[in-house]
Amino acid sequence: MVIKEEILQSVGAVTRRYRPSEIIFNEGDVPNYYYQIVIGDVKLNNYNDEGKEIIQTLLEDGQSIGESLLFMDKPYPINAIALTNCTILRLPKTVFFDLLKLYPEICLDMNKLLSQRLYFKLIMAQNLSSQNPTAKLKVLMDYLKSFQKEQSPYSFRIPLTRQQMASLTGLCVETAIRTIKLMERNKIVKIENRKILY
DNA sequence: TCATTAAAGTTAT
DNA sequence: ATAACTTTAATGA
Repeated sequence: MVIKEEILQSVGAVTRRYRPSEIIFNEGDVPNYYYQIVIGDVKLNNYNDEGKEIIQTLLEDGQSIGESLLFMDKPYPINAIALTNCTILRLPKTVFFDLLKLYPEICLDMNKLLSQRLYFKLIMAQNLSSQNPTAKLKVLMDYLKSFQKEQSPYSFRIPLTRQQMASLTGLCVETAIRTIKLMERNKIVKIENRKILY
């Protein structure tokens, strides 16, 4: 969790609920709030030239949404959409900055978070250009698995649909599916009733 | 080699 | 029931 919920609530953060596929903010909106997920999954996406969805990031419980834009004077370059039922805390930008000034620790945590976002982007950028599908999917899965305690083979059930994996790596679903099958044959992953174990 | 299209089966809501 | 996801196959860049 980025900022303790009690702190957010004590300075007036408002709890909002979202249904699956409900929009939290849109590309082009002006960032006026700090958002933090209490419960639920959120995706940040946009759409390329003609229609294909590109998922930029998937976020879950405790993470903040689009926080990097609060530090700049630019509209959001992405949409934020709830994937599940979400409970989200929302705090006006000005109060968010007051918090940063008041608590050095929150400031530090925010730096850590931004660094982590940047790291993910660096890894994925390298991934998007060049590389074969197997390598792309492997980089994604390695990243996801890196947060797990258990590191033994096939211990990690990928919490994404093939659709989402494709949208994160710039592949089409069919290629993602074929590649995952290939990886199964090569003992890189196991598949148990459609779930990918890595 | 991978994307695209189409068609059909499966799962989730 | 309907939408979303998964899978296979054919075709084209």
